Amino acid sequence: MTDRDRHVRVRIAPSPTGPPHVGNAYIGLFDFVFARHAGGEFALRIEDTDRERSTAESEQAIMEGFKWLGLDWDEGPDCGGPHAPYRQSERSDLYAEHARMLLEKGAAYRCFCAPERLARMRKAQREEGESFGYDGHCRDLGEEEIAAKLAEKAPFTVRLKVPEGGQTGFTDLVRGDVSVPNAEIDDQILLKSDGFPTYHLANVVDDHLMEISHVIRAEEWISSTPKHVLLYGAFGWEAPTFVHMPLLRNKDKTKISKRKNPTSLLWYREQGFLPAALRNFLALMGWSMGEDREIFSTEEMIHGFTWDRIKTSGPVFDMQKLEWMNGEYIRATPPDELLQRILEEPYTTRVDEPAEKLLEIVKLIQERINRLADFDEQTNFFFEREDYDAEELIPRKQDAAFTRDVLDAIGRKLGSVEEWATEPLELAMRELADELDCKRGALYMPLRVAVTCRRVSTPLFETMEILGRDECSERLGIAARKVGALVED
RNA sequence: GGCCCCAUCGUCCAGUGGUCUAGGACACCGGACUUUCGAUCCGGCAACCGGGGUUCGACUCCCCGUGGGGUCACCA
Repeated sequence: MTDRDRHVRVRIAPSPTGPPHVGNAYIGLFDFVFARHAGGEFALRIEDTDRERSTAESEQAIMEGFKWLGLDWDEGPDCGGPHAPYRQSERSDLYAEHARMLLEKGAAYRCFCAPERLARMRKAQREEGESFGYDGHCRDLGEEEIAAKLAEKAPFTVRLKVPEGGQTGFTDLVRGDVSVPNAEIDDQILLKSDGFPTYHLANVVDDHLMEISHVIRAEEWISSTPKHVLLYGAFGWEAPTFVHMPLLRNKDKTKISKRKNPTSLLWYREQGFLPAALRNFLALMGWSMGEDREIFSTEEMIHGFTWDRIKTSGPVFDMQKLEWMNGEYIRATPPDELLQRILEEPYTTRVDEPAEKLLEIVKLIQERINRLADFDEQTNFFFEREDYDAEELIPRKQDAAFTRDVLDAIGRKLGSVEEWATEPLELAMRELADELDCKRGALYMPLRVAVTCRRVSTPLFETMEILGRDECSERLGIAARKVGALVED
């Protein structure tokens, strides 16, 4: 590459028109990793040139989302930097000035066409089956004509004057040479009639002024890159290196969308995906370590990062695999740290419970949840008695009378347990099974349901220890009455 | 439709001309362990889009087709 020695500076440039998008985070991860790998800088630039749709809340959410994911930027609207401001709405003069430069050089021209005319033009093109694009109506207006329009304060846009013939191309770092006939490139609007720039102008101007060395962005931008190349050329600037990452896909292979997939970073946080797990998963969607390793830290990725391990085909975002991976991370987290995370967000409503009790519960639940948000649902019975059907108490191939007797026997046996702890409890129940000459399962199921109110729960005796003697015997009493009522019938 | 990008198991990721009867993971299906679920361990299922080249030899290189995707806004 010609820029081998160039100091690495990358940027993520989200548009604050909605919640932070997972696709943005995906690109941001690669920006972050590459910058760290190369000892360069990573900037966050807010592209709020769409005045209709940009909101301050969205900008805030984007920063929160990125921060949560752990993608720390070195320069941005919140922390400033050598090329501030990092919000495009605050750089309007710059763009207008540069548009003027282009006008003077003859690389751009004023277009006075009204939106209605453009709409009509497009409609006609569609009907004729012609190729689309601006028809060049204002491309060669005379000096006087322009002066007259300007005098009457007619609104206008500034368009890029794309050369008639030839080709425009660039070398994508991971895809190689890409080039397009200039005839295919539209005379793109650079400056809107409201005086704000379009993405194309603002992007090129800022990337140059901010000394961005590598433009890492999604594949959907490939088709407009030639326009950008033309712009760099018109300004007499050296273009940055382009890298187009594959697009994240829905199950049907179309580009990921919120209709078919959760795309908000905030959602992933709410669900309790661990940032490290999500980063690992996202990394795997475009990059691999080799050696068939799928679980790796961002730190490891930074160390081993190379562009030639980037994939160019679009990966389907597989939520099941993400869940599995998140589960792996959850299981690998020390229980006290896990509890900390659960309490921080918080993913539980049980924030006022004693920490020691919560920690014991976390140990039991850790290997059976894949999202932190699953915590409450799976541990509810530790905190409140849940209602359940008396039938649930009855083990397979047994009846209510048997169950009532077993429950009574359990109650009595438990009364003789001196130390209310996992080991002694299990020992006692084993003894009881022998005494009653029944299978352990037939004993444990009624006990489990009586104590946890569920057929599926955390390990029985550990759970009983946490619940405590009093609560257990109360619940046993309730269960006995429930099943007793069945016997009466 | 024009242009552009892409093409290995259902999905994710390896494979960079011979070591491929193609490897790992998720999911799925069995089995083991087990007080339920889960976790864990073991095993199974399952792919090089098609056709031409190049070559002693192609999953790997080239071309064409096919398929999928993106893009054609005063949105990014």
